[in-house]
Amino acid sequence: MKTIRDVAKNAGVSPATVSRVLNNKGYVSEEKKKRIEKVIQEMGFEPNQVARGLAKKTSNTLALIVSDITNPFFPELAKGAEYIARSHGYSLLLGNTKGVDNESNDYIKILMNKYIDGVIIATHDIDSQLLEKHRETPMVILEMENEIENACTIKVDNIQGSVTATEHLISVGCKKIAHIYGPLYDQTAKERLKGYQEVIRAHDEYKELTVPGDFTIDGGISAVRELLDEHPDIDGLFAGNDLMAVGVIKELSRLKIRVPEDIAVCGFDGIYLTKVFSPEITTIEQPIYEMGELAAEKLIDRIKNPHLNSEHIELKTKLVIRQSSNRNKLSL
Amino acid sequence: MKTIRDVAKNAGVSPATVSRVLNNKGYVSEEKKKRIEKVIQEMGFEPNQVARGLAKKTSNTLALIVSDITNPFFPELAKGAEYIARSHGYSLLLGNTKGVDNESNDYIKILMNKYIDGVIIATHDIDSQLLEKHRETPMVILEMENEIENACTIKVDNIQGSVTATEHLISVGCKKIAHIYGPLYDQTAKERLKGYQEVIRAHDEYKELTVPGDFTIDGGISAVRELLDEHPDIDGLFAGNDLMAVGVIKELSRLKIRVPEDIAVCGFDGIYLTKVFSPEITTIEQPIYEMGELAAEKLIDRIKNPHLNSEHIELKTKLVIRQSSNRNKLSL
DNA sequence: CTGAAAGCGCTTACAG
DNA sequence: CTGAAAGCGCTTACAG
Repeated sequence: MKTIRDVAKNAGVSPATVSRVLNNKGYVSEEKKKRIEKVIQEMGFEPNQVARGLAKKTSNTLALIVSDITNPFFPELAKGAEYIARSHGYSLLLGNTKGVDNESNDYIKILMNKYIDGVIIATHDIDSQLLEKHRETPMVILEMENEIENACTIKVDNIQGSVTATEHLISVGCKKIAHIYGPLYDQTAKERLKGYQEVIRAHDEYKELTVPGDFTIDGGISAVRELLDEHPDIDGLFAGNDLMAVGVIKELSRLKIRVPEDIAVCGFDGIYLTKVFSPEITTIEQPIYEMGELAAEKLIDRIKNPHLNSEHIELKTKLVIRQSSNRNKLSL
Repeated sequence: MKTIRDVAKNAGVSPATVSRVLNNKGYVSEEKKKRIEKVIQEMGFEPNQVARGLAKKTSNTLALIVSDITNPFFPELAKGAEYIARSHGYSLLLGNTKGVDNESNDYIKILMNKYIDGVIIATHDIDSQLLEKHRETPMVILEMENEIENACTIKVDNIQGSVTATEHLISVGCKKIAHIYGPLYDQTAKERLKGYQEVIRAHDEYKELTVPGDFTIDGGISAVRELLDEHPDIDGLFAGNDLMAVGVIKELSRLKIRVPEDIAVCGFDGIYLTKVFSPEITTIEQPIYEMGELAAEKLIDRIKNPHLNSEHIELKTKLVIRQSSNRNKLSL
């Protein structure tokens, strides 16, 4: 490996001067600057990031902590974040918290010892005390309004999205609309439930029909069974997330209940699967890839300017109508 | 941050001695060792990985280069690799090559400058000259038999898998079996095509019916259209990968062609989607998660012992029969 | 504008 | 068995 000394020697200057042009910092005469840049070019010199890291307490790497990269929501997020990170000269470290025996506690410690410059947290199973403890680390937190100081929070307007979903089912002619909500310790689940309730309560002719789910496909399957036991006559179903919507539709198809003719279904999230599934699934789309990009951008802002205040960003969702609720030809 | 000096001071020894117990290397008297360990405990000292990295030319991090983490094959792989990496004290860096303007060239350079200890390559769009150039770096390469010296290669027996798939369709009563193959610069695509051909050629009553695809869902859709134009009477379809199988089934359902009654379909890969899709898709399952684990294990072996020879590992596939080919009740 | 020197926090021959 | 010293490759006051 070539070092900054080699460059200095070849250019007839000191390492300090080379460092100055590398970092574009401090004064260097135009002439030497040109010369040094030329030598760097010729030698194909690349500064050693580890040495630089040690000197600057920096690593030029970001971490993305997700609960489970296997959940289709996260790859898209990761892709957006990795893209931006790389464009700015950062690398992206990936961490899965799910199924980790050692507490995720260790996780952040590891990151600290590596001088990770900042972390994007996209999992709910993280101890907020822990986050509190690492308040000096630049962070952006996804889908979780948190009271962490100094952090940036990015989420979607779940209530609005869920209002839109419910109203959509009404507009499509559904008379008995049920909702499968996610685990209530999850803030998004709570908000989505709330949006559904708001709409239903605003309409006298509709009744609240809710049943709990766990945000998984299997959870969707059991929830819809439970629902049909009690209310075999529902004709609209708003699932708290897309994964459950998939489970719902699978189970309905097994039961020979037609979607959307007998029951119209709408999910939430806008994961890839909804586009791909058959029937294609109506959903409230979050800008997942963009959230990944935005998270990385905001994180990098915070790294460059550590004194930024807390910031809470709320993004818009978008109703995407697909086959699973497309009853246009049926509604009166 | 506490440093090794602080520990040394508190334990009344030199930093060198602390380092020896930290690395479990060189002689340290039992008594001092105990004492030092106690102090480390009490102080909650954790060695700074960057400083260690600089001294040892090591980073305790692995990189996983995929073409597109959004392709459902990769998250599963990544999860397995990350799990093993972490268990051994390594972190996992993620890189997507797809849609990268700067050549993936840069990618490896970056890794080198960070003292990345080893890399798992799970993409085909990587320059083999480039790999050649970095022959000193421990590498494991997935799904691509490569002539890189010193590397470990992990793949699946595609030919055998594809023989199994084709024979399965025969056993289920199909008389006209077509195959959609992937892009032939991709070794897996070539091998899978070959397996299909072997079986068909061994049976006089069957005819080879193939059409090219591109390993994407949309590719599956167009391929099946093309196929049906020319051969409307096919009753079995082996898609070169699961993503194309999904496209095929979507399109067939749109055309009101029943799966498996009219056409039985089998994919290849065993991605999560096949279990989730409706109808569930018969596939030749690769042990994806395990391949991720194995890749990380082998890589770590190579890091610890840089003089290991090339190694080519071939894993078995498994036929998983699901609804899309389940004609048991129909076959004579 | 530029260089010598000290420092980032650890590791590792080397001498004892 | 142990410590002082040099080194990993860069950065950054400091003095000039």
